[in-house]
Amino acid sequence: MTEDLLSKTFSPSEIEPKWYGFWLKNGYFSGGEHKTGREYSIVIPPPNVTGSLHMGHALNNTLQDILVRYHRMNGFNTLWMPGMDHAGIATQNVVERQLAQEGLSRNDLGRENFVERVWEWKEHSGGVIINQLKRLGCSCDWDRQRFTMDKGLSQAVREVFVRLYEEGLIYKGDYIVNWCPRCHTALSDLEVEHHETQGSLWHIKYQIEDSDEFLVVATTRPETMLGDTAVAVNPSDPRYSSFVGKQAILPIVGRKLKIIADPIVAMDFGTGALKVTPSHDLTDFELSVKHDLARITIMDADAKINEQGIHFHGMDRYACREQIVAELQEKGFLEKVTPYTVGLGKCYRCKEVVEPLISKQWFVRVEPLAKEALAAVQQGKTRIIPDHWVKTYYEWMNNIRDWCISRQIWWGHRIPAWTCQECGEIAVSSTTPLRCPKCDGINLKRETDVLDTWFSSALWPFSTMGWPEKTPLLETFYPTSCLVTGFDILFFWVARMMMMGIKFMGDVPFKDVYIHALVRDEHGKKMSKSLGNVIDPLMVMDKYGTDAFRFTLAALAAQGRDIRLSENRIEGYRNFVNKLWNSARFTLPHCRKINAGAGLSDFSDFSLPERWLISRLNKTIETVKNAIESYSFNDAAQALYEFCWHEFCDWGLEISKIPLADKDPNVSSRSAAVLIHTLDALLRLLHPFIPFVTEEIASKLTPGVEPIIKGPYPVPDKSLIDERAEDDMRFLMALITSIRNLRAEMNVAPSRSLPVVVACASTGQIDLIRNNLPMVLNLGRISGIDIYELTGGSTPPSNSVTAVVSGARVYIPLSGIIDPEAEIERLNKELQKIKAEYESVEKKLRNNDFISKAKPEAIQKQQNRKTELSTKLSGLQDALEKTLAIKNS
RNA sequence: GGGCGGGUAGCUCAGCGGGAGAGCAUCGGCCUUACAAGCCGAGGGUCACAGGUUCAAAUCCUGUUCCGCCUACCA
Repeated sequence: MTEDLLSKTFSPSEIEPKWYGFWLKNGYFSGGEHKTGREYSIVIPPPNVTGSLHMGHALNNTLQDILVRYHRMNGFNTLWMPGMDHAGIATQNVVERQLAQEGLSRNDLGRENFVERVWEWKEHSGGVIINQLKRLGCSCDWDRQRFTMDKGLSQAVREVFVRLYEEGLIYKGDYIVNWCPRCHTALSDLEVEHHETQGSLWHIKYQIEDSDEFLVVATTRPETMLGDTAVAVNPSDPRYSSFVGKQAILPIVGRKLKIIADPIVAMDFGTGALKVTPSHDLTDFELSVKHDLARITIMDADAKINEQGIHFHGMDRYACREQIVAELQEKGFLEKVTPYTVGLGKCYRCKEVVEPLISKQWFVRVEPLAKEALAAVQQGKTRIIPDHWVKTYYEWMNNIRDWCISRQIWWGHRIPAWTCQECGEIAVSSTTPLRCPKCDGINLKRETDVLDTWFSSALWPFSTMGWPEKTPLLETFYPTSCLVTGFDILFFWVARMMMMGIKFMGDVPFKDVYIHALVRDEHGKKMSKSLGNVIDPLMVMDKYGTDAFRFTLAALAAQGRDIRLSENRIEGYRNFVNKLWNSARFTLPHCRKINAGAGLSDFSDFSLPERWLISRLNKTIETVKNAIESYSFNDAAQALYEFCWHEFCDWGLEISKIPLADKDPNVSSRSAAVLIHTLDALLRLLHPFIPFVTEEIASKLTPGVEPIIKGPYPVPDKSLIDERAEDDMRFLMALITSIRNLRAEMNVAPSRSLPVVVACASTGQIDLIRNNLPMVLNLGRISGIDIYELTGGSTPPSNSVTAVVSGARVYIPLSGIIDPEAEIERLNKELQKIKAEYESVEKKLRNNDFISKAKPEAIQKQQNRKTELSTKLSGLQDALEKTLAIKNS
């Protein structure tokens, strides 16, 4: 056989690149462009061009690859569309940092040169993650790889923008937005992270005009008082009702502020009086709309106080706060300061504290789009799995706010809008307009803002397939079958793809959305409980192999739970891969026993263990199929682990050693055929999870046959499920286990072969043992077995240890070896356990309510248990009495 | 403030109405010619707490408590 399979341990690094290259070269990853009626497609959640593989990616893409390989093997025309997004802010930050090292800013370069520079960066350093995904074994259709800044995708972005604008679903307006003073751009609500921070609540006295009375307001941001234009109280607050309509005087500044009443003001918070700063607070902005209040902006784009800020002009917002508090104090306007925890909004990219600021921005009016996206899920056009996310999705869709899509950066899709310098008309067009559509002027100035990266990501499921062209690819693969993603981008991405897909394709972008857990790690977040250390997927793959890593992720991917990855676990699955490898080392040499291509159907009269193994295999196939199709990756992995190790290897292979050595070629080749059939099926079942090692083994097992990546995937055959064989094997296995158990308990070395006596409860048991004698002898490591029927009147051997299995009594004569004292103790312990169990069953069956109300199957089960336990009990009792007699003799 | 998820063996986690499970760790015995990354055995849990529903609850309901996450205009 093949020499390279002789190595005792599996070496992943030698075969992984070989097979990946082979698959790639032969084009197995590409989807066909003509519809077959059995299509399966997935679009990858595009990683950032700046990104590198972390555990989240590894999990996400492993699961996708499992689905894709599974369906491909099942004969589906399969497409896994890969690509990256341009990550506007993140990428710009990376390149700006580079420039800073050269002592340059982006403004030194100018827009065009800067963008050029970003492209250069992208070509040389961007997208390292793509090779890492290949390393992970991802079977993406790489020839179709897309990038959100591609020509085609950019065209799609323009087209969508123009159409939404023409329908009035995109508008430009002055509005308060989240402004990052460091990135110098607006952020959408979703891009702001809230962190609890210790702050203070300053109570400031605002004097009522023409009186000695004061209205005390409480604020966490005293510096914003420079922009106050009103004070608000709750209309039903008796403390302040007399003030409503009057004027308050803004301390230090001296401006007169209208005192208004609005129910939004919480009476029980702070003093119940709210200072209103429309230009620097979202709620206040909304109040200003409602009550027609003036808006005074007091900060610039750097969050420094502007010329509206009297003598604070030019100060940083925090310096200003200190100064203003000091001045209030000094002048007697500060009533008190109390400690207070505030939820500070920070930029998700750079963690700078976000400043609410009024500016001209572009927005998508999402409500009409959201309605459709909501309905699609309600109507079941798209399923969200696990379904508890449905509620979250509804919640968000129902409370959705307009989406700020303009960003004041240079890297991204520049908004296709031009303002006429003559008449002020705004022209929005997918092609560059030469003249103003209104006044025909030629002096048009293009919008400088670019679009939120998520705007282009929202189009991903169809823009990657060639939209707005009507391509065969779209025709074949849209809507996609499934989207696999983490819940952290449910709103950012999934919801928006739903809206855009329905709007522009007239159909949902995916039939299923599978939302997986998060792997704890990343920004120092605890991953292992003890240390806050991050496990690098690449390190894991180097150390344990890609297959072991993938299998670990799949095995841990239980629905609705976060994954906490431990290296121990990976090591365990590395051992599993090795176990599989070694089972192949055992099986392979037997290939030559059977004719090439011989299958199970070429044999008949299978032995009991053979029928058992095939039956178990088919049940496993069924389990795995159901598990994968319901996204229960962990169940599939577990079933495969269990079958492979504890049934195929522990029993199947061990038992086969006897028939394989049989002189009768019929017997040995039949046994070999069963093993090879099982191993082949197992490799195919496992291939989506551990593609490399399975392909390697399969190539040796059935050389010349098509690589297993092409399938077929095993299908369960109900006719091969043999319950009788499983029952019979269960008895024999229990018998063997009990023999092993007895000898271990008695500390008998495995090398010492012993005789055994079995008193069977039925002739059926006798036959079973007789017919499978070599197996029992071999696996039980016994020299001989004396079998008779329990009711036959034979006396059991004296001086023996005893166990009871399905009514059969197993004796191992150990004269001179056993210590009656120890055996009595052992039997007593066992008796205790069984007795307790028996009593609980007995109690249940004595309960009339149980008998009358429980399901018949449940009652039957308990009755079976009772008889089982009672025979075991009496067997043990007998043994105990005998041993006691020996002791006393 | 609202919502969601979780507290099961020493550790990491499955199970989610009818006999408490896995991997790792621990203990004992084995170089049994595929595998010591292995083989054969063993020990270990009032399933967070308190009530309730049910013939039956780790599993369903209610409350308490402790963690984690998401969300929100209480300044």
